[in-house]
Order: sequence, then structure tokens, then C-alpha cells
Amino acid sequence: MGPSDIDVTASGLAEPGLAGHPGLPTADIAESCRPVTEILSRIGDKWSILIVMVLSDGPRRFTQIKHTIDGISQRMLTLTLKGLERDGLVTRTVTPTIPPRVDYELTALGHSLREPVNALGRWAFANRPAILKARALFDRT
Amino acid sequence: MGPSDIDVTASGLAEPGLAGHPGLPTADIAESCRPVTEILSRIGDKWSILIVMVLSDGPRRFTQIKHTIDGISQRMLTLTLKGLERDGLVTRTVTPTIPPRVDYELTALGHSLREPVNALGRWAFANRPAILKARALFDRT
DNA sequence: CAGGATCCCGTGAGATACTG
DNA sequence: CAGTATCTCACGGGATCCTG
Repeated sequence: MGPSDIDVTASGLAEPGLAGHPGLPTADIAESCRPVTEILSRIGDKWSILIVMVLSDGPRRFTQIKHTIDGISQRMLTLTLKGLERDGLVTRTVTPTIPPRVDYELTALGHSLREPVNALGRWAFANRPAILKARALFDRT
Repeated sequence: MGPSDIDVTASGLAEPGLAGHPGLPTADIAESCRPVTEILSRIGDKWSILIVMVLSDGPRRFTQIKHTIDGISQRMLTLTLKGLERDGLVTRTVTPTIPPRVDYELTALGHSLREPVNALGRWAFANRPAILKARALFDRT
């Protein structure tokens, strides 16, 4: 999650519409896919999806998340949570007790993300055998 | 402290074949999300989705793809195509003429991937304004 | 407890240059 | 045309130590 923006080219607004109808000028495909790739670079990292999944049951505290997701460093947890908060997917509520308590919770936007992600998850789960098989076959030769 | 102090309701994760059989310890969330993260690391890179989108109209030649996707290096195009081929999402057909001709085409598996990706794309497009707004707000303070 | 500040390393990916 | 082979660098991300 860089400090700066994602947009690379002109400050322009990409035109709507997803790619894929015959007759569509192919040169614009990258342009029309920009929102997708943008989101993918947001949730396509190593931890975002896991955090969203963990939070889908309700609010969780920092260390609670940390212990639920095995292998995540507190650095990456902090950074990823901050990124999710920045994009409005997660809220952060501090209770200034001693020791401090911080709760993270999915926003409505964050919850709505679960649907397409679950769709992808179902695809992944359903086609994993095929992929693994293709992969094994490819690697053998 | 153990996994026992974490409340397990798992209502949200109970997707068919996905995470969360009821009563599943939350510690296994990462485990049950593995297929998703696996796929995400496959298509979550910088170019895979774009290539799949370009190929969704039908077979394309190497340089055709290269010129359609602006900014991709031939190195990354080769590598990404090889990865997609390895996972059974794309076929590679060589016509040994001089100069050689190589066509890439989506497999049925590759085509089926477009549906969940498009779902994600619709989400991305619909919620992009909200995300950008949240981002701008977050960055101002 | 929650998170900042550093240090460090592997690898993702761009820029050429060469080949069948 | 469709790649392979290097060189290079930026950055994602882990480990560790420090603070309010």
C-alpha cells in the first residue's frame, strides 16, 4: 500500500463497462478493466481477504485477529488494517483505557465485498482440482 | 489464553464448500480460505486478469496481446501466459511457419473464471466512488 | 495492548540484448 | 515473430526492538 495513488496514466476517468463483447475496440480493454485491477491490487495482497473474512463474524480486537490469522506479523496486520480503513472497508474504534483497546469492524461496504469474494471462492473451490491437475500435468513434461 | 477465548459463531463464513462448517475453530479460517487466497495469488498479479479479459473475445497472437495491453513487457507477457497455461486457463498453439505463429486461447476453465471476475468487476465499478471518497477523506486528516 | 521505527532480504517486474 | 537470458532495482513483507 503505497503512500501515493494507484492511477498511473492520465488523471482521466475510465469509462464504464466490463470488457468482453465482440466488436468492442480491443485497445480499450485495459482501460475498461482498470476498476477491476484497482480493486484486485487492493484485495489481492497477502492478507486483506483473510482479515475481511475474520471480521465478517463481527468486530475483533487487534491481537484477536493476529492470533486468528496464523503467520501474519503485527507489522503487516497494522499496515493492512490501515489500508482497509483508508478505503472505507473497515472501521477502527479506540477505547482509551489502560492498556488501550482497539476494535476493528467491517463497514457496510466491507460486508458487501464478501459477496463477490465468496463467488470467487466458490469458483476457486470448485475448480481447484482441475487447476492442480493441469499444473501437475504441465510440470511433468 | 487459547483459542477458547475467541467467540465462534461462524455464521458469515458458512458458504457452500467454503469456510466455516459450524463449530469450526476460528483458528482454521486461514486454512479454509486457502483456495481463495491461492486463486487470488494466481489472478491477483499485475497482468493475469487483463490477459484473460483480452482473450475472452477469442484467440489472439502474442504480439496482438502485447499491443492490446498497454505497458506490459514481453517478459511479463511470456511469464504470465506460461502461468495461465500451466494452470489450465489458457492453451498455447504453435504454428511452425517462418516466422512462427503462436495463438493463445482461453480454455473452458478460463472462460468460466470470467464470471466471478466480472462479479468482482461489477462490485469494483459500483463502489469505486465510495472507495475513492473514503480514501480522500482518510488522506486529508 | 496496540503500534511505530528500523533493518534486512527475496522476488516481482522493467529494460535491454540476443536467437531460432 | 515469439520468445530466452541477464542485469537491475523497488518494494512487499518478515524479524526485532522500542513506546504510550
